[in-house]
Amino acid sequence: MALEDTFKKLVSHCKEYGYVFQSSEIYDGLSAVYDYGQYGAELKNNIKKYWWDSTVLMHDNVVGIDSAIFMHPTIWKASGHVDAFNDPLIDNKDSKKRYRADVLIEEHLAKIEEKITKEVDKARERFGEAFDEKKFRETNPRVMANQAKMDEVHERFRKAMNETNLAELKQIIVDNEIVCPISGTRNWTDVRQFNLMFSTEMGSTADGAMKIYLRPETAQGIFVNFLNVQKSGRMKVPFGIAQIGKAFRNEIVARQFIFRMREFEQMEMQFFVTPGTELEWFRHWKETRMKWHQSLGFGAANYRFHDHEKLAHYANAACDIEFKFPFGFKEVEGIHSRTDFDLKSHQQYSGKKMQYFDPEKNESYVPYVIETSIGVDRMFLQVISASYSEEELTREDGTKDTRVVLRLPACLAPVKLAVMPLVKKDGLPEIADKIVGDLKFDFNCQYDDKDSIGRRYRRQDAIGTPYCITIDHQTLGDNTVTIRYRDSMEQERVPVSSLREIIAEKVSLRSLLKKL
RNA sequence: GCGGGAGUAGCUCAGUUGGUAGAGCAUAACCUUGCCAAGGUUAGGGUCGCGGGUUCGAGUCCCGUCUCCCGCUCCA
Repeated sequence: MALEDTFKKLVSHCKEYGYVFQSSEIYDGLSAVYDYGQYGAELKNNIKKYWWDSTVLMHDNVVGIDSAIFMHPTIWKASGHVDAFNDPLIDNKDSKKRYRADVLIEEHLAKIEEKITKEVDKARERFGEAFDEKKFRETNPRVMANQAKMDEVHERFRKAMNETNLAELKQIIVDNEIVCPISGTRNWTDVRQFNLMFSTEMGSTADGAMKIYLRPETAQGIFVNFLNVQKSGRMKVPFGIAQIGKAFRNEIVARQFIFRMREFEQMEMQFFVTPGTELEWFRHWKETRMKWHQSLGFGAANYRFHDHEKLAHYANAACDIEFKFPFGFKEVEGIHSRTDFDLKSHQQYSGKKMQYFDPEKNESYVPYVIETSIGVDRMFLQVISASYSEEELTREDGTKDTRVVLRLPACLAPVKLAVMPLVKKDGLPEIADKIVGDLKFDFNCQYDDKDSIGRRYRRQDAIGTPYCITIDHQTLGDNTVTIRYRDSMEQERVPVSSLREIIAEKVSLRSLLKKL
């Protein structure tokens, strides 16, 4: 079956069985926003708990916080988001290609500069040792003309960018006859601004409202609390601060179901280290994080590292952990060596020292940071797409049969067990009721007595319930029930009294955490 | 945002040259009664994405709009 078909079926399955719904569906939906349903919410919570426990509980030197979505607007200037997330974009109507207007102009400027350099180089070759570059630049008419043009365009460009004057940016492109590299034409649309940060206003307008942004990443909430946590928690470098929370990005295109959403959730850790040791720690966290993913048992072949060659302005090393989704290998988690960029920048903008006094070195410094940042929703998609399977079975009479089963790791499954009487009489439902009443304090349980037992098993398979407890007539005599396993479909008979202990052992995170 | 495709019941889909909205599965109730879907009887559920137009009459034709899918583009 084609992978795209599998993906379509998966999306349908998520809707049909209460995992993921499109937001505001009865009003035609809202682009790239999704809601988690009754099972989706459970699965998502379980994923978050696994991450939190493995990150915070399992590491003495990592603590967790929960910072607000609203933050002081200057934070986004310090982080670089105000500049980097405000791209003026322009389309060429002939080639249908989209460009950043500022990049087009910068490239044009670079071309003029190249002309000048060529002219200068030629002259240098001609005059040899005696060549006076400064004088040449100041006297050669072609160089002077180009230089003047470049200065003029540069000045206009700088001004337009400062004022975010989009019409002027377009005019610069028109005046300089900048063409599309693909089509070679000058058939441009207007320049439009795509601000990737959502904004809102805080305070009433009468008092002079402040424009604030919905955070586009959770990391800054950790950086601005670096000193608070370090001091109040008596933390010693190296140490980490973890956080799970929502972030918002006004993506130009948001696609592929919950893979890229406008409102999404991140699980992040910023690990603060001594300058100079960051690349060592970068490698350490790369391995640790990969191990975490692979602990779920979806197969090592479905993961790979993707090292970044082009680095972001704050990083000196970066890599992604990619998972093989039905639509190809895509990023699930990013591990970045962010240097001291963020803390230093906040130090500069806030005027507060963001430094750590190292008692061993007897000196203060701005720590370097290794970031591990994973998308909860992408993790959810990883888990559910790795778990979804359509199996072909052969019945006893030799005919074919298929079943859809979510092979979720038991510790992540939304419903841990279903309890069902084999028949709806002879006191079996009452026993089942009693078992549910007892186990529901420990596990998410379901009771079901509708339809044949086989059909009930299939229903549980479809939502990924790992264990089904069946009460039959033998139970009346010896107080034993059967556990039916989702993956093998095999059954085992156990005493009712041992159920809690057996299930607890199977659905605990403990065994996964121990592997890390 | 551009180009292409699509939107009919919870899900998957049919619906002819415009003439009273359908199937399978799913759901609910009752009966049968059981260890791996598809036994019997019955029921609920759709103003055909939304808005407008043409027409005696629109799921079907035209325009607009929203949403989804694929490609381009972007992606800290």
